[in-house]
Amino acid sequence: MEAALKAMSDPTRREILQLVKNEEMPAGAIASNFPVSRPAISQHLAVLKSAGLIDERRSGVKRLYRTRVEGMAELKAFLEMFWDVRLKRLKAAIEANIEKEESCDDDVQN
Amino acid sequence: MEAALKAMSDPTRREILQLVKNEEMPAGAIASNFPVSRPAISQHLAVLKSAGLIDERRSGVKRLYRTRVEGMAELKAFLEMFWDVRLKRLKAAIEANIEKEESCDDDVQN
DNA sequence: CATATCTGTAAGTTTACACTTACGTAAGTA
DNA sequence: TACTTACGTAAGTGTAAACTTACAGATATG
Repeated sequence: MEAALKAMSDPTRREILQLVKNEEMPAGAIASNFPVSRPAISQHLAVLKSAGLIDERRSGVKRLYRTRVEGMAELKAFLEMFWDVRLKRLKAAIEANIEKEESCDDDVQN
Repeated sequence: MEAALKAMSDPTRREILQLVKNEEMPAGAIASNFPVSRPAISQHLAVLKSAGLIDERRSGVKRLYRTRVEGMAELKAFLEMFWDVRLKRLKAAIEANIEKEESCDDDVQN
């Protein structure tokens, strides 16, 4: 996850991920969408690949890249953990309120 | 999202987020959980706060911190976008298969 | 008021990273 | 074989970031 997070923390790399999320694309075509040099994009692709965020496939002299969702799974799970905490708190708060209402029937405020 | 991602890309900061996800905690107590110096943690807390990932509340001489889930919402949405793409592809593949089966009833391979 | 506690801020250092230009390499083509 | 195409890799540079120690500020306490 460390690697995926660091890879995604760069805006150019996030744009690359979005660019090749639907269709695979050769490195040169990817680079033509950005203001930086082609080697810079090549380096970004290497970072994304080693983080498991893209797949590389060779076709003749070209190298085709495509986003790899599985590389984001761990990060997604990490994030969802925090929402779980929130849900549990909400549940506990509701249950506490029910108990309050069972014991005495005042308190209709939000 | 840029700030949230950069903030979360540091392992110490991710641990802080997990540490205070359930309960608020004073800066010193947070720092005592890590091998680095207290000022280092103070700096990490500042990064997390400016990224919107924690809330700060002052109580006397102490400052209490707690994880703020809303700061992760944009990143979560960004990630989910990629799964949406996948679902759409799956849906398209299934529909294409149905059409194929309608026209001719061979091809039962996966 | 003097002092201890809890914490952020300043200054300086080392390491990591994004970028550039120049070069190397493997697959097609005349 | 010589040349072009489509790349990655090496080397060097400037900037950002994470850490340290030293110091400053605000709140409680005697």
